[in-house]
Amino acid sequence: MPKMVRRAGSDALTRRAGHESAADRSGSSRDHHIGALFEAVLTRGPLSRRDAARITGLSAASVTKLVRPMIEHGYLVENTREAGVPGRPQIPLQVDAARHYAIGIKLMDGEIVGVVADLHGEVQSSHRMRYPDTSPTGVADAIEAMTATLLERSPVERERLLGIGIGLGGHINGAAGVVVESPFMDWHNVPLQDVIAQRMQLPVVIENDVNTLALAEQWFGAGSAFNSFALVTIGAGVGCALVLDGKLWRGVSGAAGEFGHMIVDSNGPVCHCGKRGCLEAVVSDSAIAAAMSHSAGRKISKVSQVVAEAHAGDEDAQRAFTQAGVALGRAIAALLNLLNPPLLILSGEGIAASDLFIDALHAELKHDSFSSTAADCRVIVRPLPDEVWARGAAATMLRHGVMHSLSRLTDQVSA
Amino acid sequence: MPKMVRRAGSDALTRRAGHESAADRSGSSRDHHIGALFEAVLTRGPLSRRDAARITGLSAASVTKLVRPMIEHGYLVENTREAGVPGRPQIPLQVDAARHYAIGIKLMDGEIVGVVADLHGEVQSSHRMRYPDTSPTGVADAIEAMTATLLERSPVERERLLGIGIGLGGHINGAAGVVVESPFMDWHNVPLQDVIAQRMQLPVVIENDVNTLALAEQWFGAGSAFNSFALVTIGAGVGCALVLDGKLWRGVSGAAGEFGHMIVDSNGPVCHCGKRGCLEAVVSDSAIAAAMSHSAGRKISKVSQVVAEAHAGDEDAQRAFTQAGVALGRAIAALLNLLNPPLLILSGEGIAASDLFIDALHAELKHDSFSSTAADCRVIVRPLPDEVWARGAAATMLRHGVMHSLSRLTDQVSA
DNA sequence: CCGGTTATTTCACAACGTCAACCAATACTT
DNA sequence: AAGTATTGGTTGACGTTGTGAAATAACCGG
Repeated sequence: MPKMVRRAGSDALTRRAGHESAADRSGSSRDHHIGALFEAVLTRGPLSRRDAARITGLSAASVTKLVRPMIEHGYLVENTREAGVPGRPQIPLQVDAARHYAIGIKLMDGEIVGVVADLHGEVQSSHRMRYPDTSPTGVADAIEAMTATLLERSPVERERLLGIGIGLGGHINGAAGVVVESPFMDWHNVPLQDVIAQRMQLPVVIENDVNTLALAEQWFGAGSAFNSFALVTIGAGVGCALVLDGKLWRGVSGAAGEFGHMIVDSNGPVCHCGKRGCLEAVVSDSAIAAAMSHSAGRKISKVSQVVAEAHAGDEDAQRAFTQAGVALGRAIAALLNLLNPPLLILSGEGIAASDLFIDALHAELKHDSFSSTAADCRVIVRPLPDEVWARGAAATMLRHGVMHSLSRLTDQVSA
Repeated sequence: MPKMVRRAGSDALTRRAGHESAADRSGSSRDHHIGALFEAVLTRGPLSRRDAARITGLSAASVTKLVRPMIEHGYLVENTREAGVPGRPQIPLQVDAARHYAIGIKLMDGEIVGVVADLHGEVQSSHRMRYPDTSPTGVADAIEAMTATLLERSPVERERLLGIGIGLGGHINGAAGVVVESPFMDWHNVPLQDVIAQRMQLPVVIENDVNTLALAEQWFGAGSAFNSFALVTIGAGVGCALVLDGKLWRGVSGAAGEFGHMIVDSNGPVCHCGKRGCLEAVVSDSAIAAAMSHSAGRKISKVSQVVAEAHAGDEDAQRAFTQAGVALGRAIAALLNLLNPPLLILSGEGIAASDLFIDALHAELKHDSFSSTAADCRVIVRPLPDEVWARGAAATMLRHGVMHSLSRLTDQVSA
């Protein structure tokens, strides 16, 4: 009997937990290089083949070979060459922005914002609408109407439409296409990706809204110059996304980036999550309004009013923001100390009033940071126009779709 | 004039900040495969070629080809085959543990611990000594003496000695070999790696001590089954290391993993760093002793005494530990919420008394965690025998050395 | 038009992993 | 004892992919 034991585990060889072993790495190294090349041309402006080679580390010969099919398939276009120095002039390569579009949708409580964006992240049209029914089918209805309106306003051939990207708050498992937990919608394990894809007959990707912002930032924003960065958003809530080593970090179950419920003040106000002194309970819009209501002794319900009074010189209002800045600085210091990223992007609706708390934030950040973590991290404040959330969702779809179709490129095309 | 502008940036093409572009990726994909193969055989016990192929995702043919030079150079050995089922029996492959050794040294305030470890992480000999002079040359003297003693007690041919790994607390830039900040030693930007390498005429790697533990855990411990994990140590201080996607995460400047000074209680005790309510000011050995001193109203200077009294039923002592458990749970919840890792390893000297606080820790962890982050994370408590720190340092050197020499393997050897 | 200079392309080649066929070593069957 | 089934390991031709060196292209300045 013991004889039979020996090979017991042989057929149950499990891959490392959470690891895509080399076997399921569908793309060979070529796909990786094509992707890198595309990203280089996209994010670093028009680029000659030679410069693209320098950036990606490939040889010039390889770049020539890889670029050919990308041009034939219309992903890249050659710009007109422009001389001016001795030697053969470079041929600037550019991404053909009009080649692919995606719809991006930001899902909120009773409202959705949608955009059509091209491959440069430029918004072609945008629309905003309310919807009554927050059930999955209600959302599907809304998305269908939204899509129709968007495509009407900015006609895009179906062929050029890569799909729909959807961003929403909560715990989203983007890889599985499932909304694991959505507090606003009160959803649990809703396979939203399939629901919408079936209805719209288009590719769909879903992702946590802050993650979509991070992906957009990586392709079209400040993140393109850095390999890793953290993104923190402030507004109705507090969000965080991490790009580590060029990849969006999702964690085992896609829940990474939860930042708003870090406890920053153990006897602070009670948070809606039930705990006391969460970051979100101190710095969110409603928290700031509540803080001022409390100290000023009168009811104030909107942040905008606090902002106005702070700018007008009201000390209670200013203090409300300062306290929020300190709390935020403390939490961000914890983040920087833990991960030591080279870049932090501050965004979200709440950042519009950054002048009221950024000094307090920086002071606290400096005070709480260990060694050089704060000094080594560049901090960028990025105002967030309203539709940018939706653009982020579009970017997510664009990346997914383009990378997918690029990897299916062959060069035996010129027939 | 505008004509000249065009190529301005061409020669100053900078690679992405903090990014090793494909160009300086010295190893081709083959090196990567060899490394993966070696790791698979090392961490997953004796393995047949076929099973190794399944784990790494390579074809059986490739494994045969890659394994050959590894055997010829003595990195792997074939075990005696053992039958029992129909079919040709597997030939178990094993890492030849006796092929390579490394010295590992854990540097503390006035004391160093050193070990000799083989490729399986088995400690061959260990030694502990005090040293008076904490200047770099003083440390070099101590390391020289330590090395002599260790090699005397466990004779290892110079050929088989890969080098010396050194672990110490503080902000260490392992890639550069520089101690950026060491509070205990009061060092700033000391190029310790070079200093010791010159003196000992051996390869030397230095790394933050918690990071060395993480690397050891990844090769020889629980981390081998996971692709990502967090390691938290408790003892004289609180440390943290992160392995993300198979790689030790160091951050831009090597300072990542600072965890002890996260503020968990804004009106907690003052920390030695000057802030109030740092995690370390609540859960470190001295903090626990201080907490009990305070509540019991008598001077207690050693944790061991608090442990004894807690076990004897003293409520003050028990409360001191419970409070520490809550604080730790809160901080770890922040960590899990942010990164959502599949595994957390709790270690450090302080973990010996884990029975006194682990329940409080888990309760707080569950309470503070968002969505499924705590449920999705396996928590392992790992007692830390004293020399394990030094073993970690040895592991760091082993990994570095072996991976380096493996990548230089060719298969045209059988001459 | 002639070098001089730099960008791009061509092409033979080398490195590497894989497929499919083949060989090896065992258990089981008759 | 010989044959069959079964599984592991090896071999060699082959396709893919990236590269170096040489060739070619496209501009300058004279």
